Amino acid sequence: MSSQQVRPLRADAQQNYERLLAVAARAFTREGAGASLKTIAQEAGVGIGTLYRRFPTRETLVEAVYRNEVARLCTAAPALVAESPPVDALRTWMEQFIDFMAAKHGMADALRAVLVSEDERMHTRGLLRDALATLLDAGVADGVIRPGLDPYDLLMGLGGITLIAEGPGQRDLALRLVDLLINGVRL
Amino acid sequence: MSSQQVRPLRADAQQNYERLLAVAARAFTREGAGASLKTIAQEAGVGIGTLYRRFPTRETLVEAVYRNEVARLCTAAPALVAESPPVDALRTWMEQFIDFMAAKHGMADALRAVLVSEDERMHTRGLLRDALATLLDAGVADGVIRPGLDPYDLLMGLGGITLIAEGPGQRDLALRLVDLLINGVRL
DNA sequence: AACTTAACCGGAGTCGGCTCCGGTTGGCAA
DNA sequence: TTGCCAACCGGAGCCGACTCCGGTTAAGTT
Repeated sequence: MSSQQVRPLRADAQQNYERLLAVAARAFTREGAGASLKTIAQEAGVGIGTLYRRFPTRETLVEAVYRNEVARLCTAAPALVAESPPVDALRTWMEQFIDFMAAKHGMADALRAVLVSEDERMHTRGLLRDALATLLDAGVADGVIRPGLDPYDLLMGLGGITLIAEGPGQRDLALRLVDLLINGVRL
Repeated sequence: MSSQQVRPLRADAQQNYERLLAVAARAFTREGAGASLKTIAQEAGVGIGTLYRRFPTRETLVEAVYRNEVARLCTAAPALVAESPPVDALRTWMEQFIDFMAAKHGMADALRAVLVSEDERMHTRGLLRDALATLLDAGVADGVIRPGLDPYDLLMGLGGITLIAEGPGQRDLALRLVDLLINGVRL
């Protein structure tokens, strides 16, 4: 139905795209997700217009930079289920998620965009949802987690925790809130 | 201990302060909490510098504008406890909080600032915490809520829900998350 | 090789946030 | 009344976000 024209990028455009991602990754690591986009564009040797054409918002750029790392976290979910009791696996996964988000200083706004966006190009949200679905299903199968829950709700709950407790000294708070959340989904 | 010098404002400063608040209230209602501060300053007949001296960040201005309304919400907590079972009272209060936040479009950033800020001038956070403490205590007394919970945690949890689900079509999501949260604090 | 054009490029320009500091003044003391 | 100064005022100026469009070019066509 929708126009999924993916016509490969022109060679020069492809290079610019990759250079932007590489430079942005360095910049975000160095100065947090609030780094100046103009500077990133300059360092990548392109105009600011080119950056914005490729990444309409700061959040799309952040998402692109960290897409791989988030994907790795998500694909790790089945292994967790295999080696731990469901509730432990869920808690461990959520803890990793929180630590990941905290490590990328200032990433909260990007997360909000990814989670709230209607835009399905934000493929990352689907991955996260699926990871949580896996963890939930294991718990339901073991009869320790309330059935009928929408993994999307849980993802949003976790997102909320991350948004409110992303600061440096708030890891403990975040973990307490995760406990509350997990308690809420238990049977 | 701390320098609580509250020396009354000079007469002209006082007037400017009040005019800023009044104009900001109108502007926020009209265009959401993202309204141009420069415009607000102009409409209030002061320079942008004056606005910033009084309200160092956009969030402090938003907080000041809505302080009274939040306070009203908080003082309503005891009445809720008196007329409903504790868990219902808690749910009702949280629902009102969410509706209030949703009504003020774009208020989420201000909320985050109020909740996370170290700054105790953000008196509002204390009010919210106390309201939740009242609601929690009632539940603990009735033996339906887990004792030993820090109301601050619950406030942050609610704040997280508000941040992630502040959008227009997300009231249902927010309420489901509140249910999850309440479930987590139940015995 | 020459031509065509869709796709791409880049930066000038506009806008809002925020700072900084030289000029102004309310209110008190003498 | 007069003088003084702490407090206050305001906007010029800087910075970054984001838009817009005239010029450029890769890559397919003949």
